[in-house]
Amino acid sequence: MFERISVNPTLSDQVAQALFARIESGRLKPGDKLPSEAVLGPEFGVSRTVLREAISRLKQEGLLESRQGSGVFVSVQAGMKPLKIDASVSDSRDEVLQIVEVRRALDSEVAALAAQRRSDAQLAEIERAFETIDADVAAGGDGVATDIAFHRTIAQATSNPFFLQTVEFLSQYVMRAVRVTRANEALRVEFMRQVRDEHRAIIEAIRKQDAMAARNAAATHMFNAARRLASFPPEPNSHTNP
Amino acid sequence: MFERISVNPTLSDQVAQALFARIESGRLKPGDKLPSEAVLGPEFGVSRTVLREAISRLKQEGLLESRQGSGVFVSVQAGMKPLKIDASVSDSRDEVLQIVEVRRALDSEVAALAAQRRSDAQLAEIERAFETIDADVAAGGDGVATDIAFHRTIAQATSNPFFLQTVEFLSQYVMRAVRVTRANEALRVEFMRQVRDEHRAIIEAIRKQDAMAARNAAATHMFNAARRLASFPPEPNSHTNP
DNA sequence: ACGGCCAAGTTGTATGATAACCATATCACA
DNA sequence: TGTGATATGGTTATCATACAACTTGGCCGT
Repeated sequence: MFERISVNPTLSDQVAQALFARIESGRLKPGDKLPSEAVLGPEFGVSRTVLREAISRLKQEGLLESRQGSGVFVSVQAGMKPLKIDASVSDSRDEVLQIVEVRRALDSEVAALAAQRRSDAQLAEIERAFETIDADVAAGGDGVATDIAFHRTIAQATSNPFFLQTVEFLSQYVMRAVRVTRANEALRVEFMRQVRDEHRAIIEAIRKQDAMAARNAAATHMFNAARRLASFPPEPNSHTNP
Repeated sequence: MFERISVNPTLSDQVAQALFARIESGRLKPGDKLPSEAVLGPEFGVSRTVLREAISRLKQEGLLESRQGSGVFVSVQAGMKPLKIDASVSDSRDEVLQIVEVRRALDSEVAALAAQRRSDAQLAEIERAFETIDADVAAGGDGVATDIAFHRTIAQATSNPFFLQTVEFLSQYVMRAVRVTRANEALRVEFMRQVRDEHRAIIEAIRKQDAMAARNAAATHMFNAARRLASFPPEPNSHTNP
């Protein structure tokens, strides 16, 4: 059984990587103009098609921007790299637990700030999202999507959009793992009861605008979430069957 | 003075957006095979060149993957969207402060965990990075790069790579703003002295493996960082001159 | 000196052709 | 009948060429 994963690196891939290296190494600085396609093509020994696909990818990444009739330029704000985590972490129990640890740090502060800053309307939204989870679970759903929506309403109450974005980003990788635990019908009911109680504690603290209590409740929630995830046997390396 | 920024959306852009919409809306689910280029081209009314560039971009985003001879498929793990924040936030004082707020949540926990988990070697690395900042500043540098390196060593001591990645990602957007504040030579010396004291408090707590003290020191550091940034006059909307 | 215009260069798009590759159906042979 | 090799059509990857749209800078005429 070989690691026959690395497929054909296409020519476009190679050229894109080469151009990326030129930017990374500083040979091409922000604002610089790339050589024209007519020059770059022969230089790499590829056709214009391949070259343009490579440039297209780097444009998508925000590293390059092209102006018709003028040329292709290295983006002035090149270097603002997006945060991307390999999706395979969802398959590793340990890595998911590490992400939950990050979320614990964030959600604790989020809950505390939400308690301080929430408006009455935001509190009402949080409570509504809380009840939506119940409805979802009562209807036989796993409550994952509604759970995320619940946490989103709390993050929105901080009035800091970056908390929302970061928490939602990290949630992606936990979601699948949580879905697996809740697929176990025997534990699902008991787990959802625990989650419900923990959510209620967070809401109560936010309602009373008790930042300290909200922080503790959120930290406890994440701590228990990790415990619930860890109660499942580890899967050292998955990808057992297609 | 017009907002003559929104340039020509190229055909590739439009097609990519259209395909993206099909995936987002669920019309194309993970694992599905896209219609062949020969079909999709006429459907959008574009040439194969344009279509392939659009697909190339979505491949770069991880939404599609193509297998030569077989077809183009929606990535099984499509939906794992990377976290990207518009670089223009670096120009807005308020948004930078919001990012610092997120970093306060993260760095507090990072410092606490580092205090608990650090090895002696990691402590030594942290102290070395601390001294490197001094050397940088003494040499006339603004200490921004070395400052980030310092915080990186602390994040590494948590043994949780996702703390490191997330903190470094957010640091990007604060870096430029900090550079501006430290460009003010009059305040630079005083600010760097404050920063140095705050860093020393964090190190001391990590050295003593006092998680609570480390958390507080890091939170204070971020709180003061926000104060220092806020001491500069707000720039409601920049982009005044090119 | 100045303003409009043209021409060369560059990116955007279209088209056709060929190579490499995959999946399936077909067929020959045991 | 079963099985394996093979033909075949479909698909993506790459190349080559041509034209359209646009920018830039210089040239020219006034």
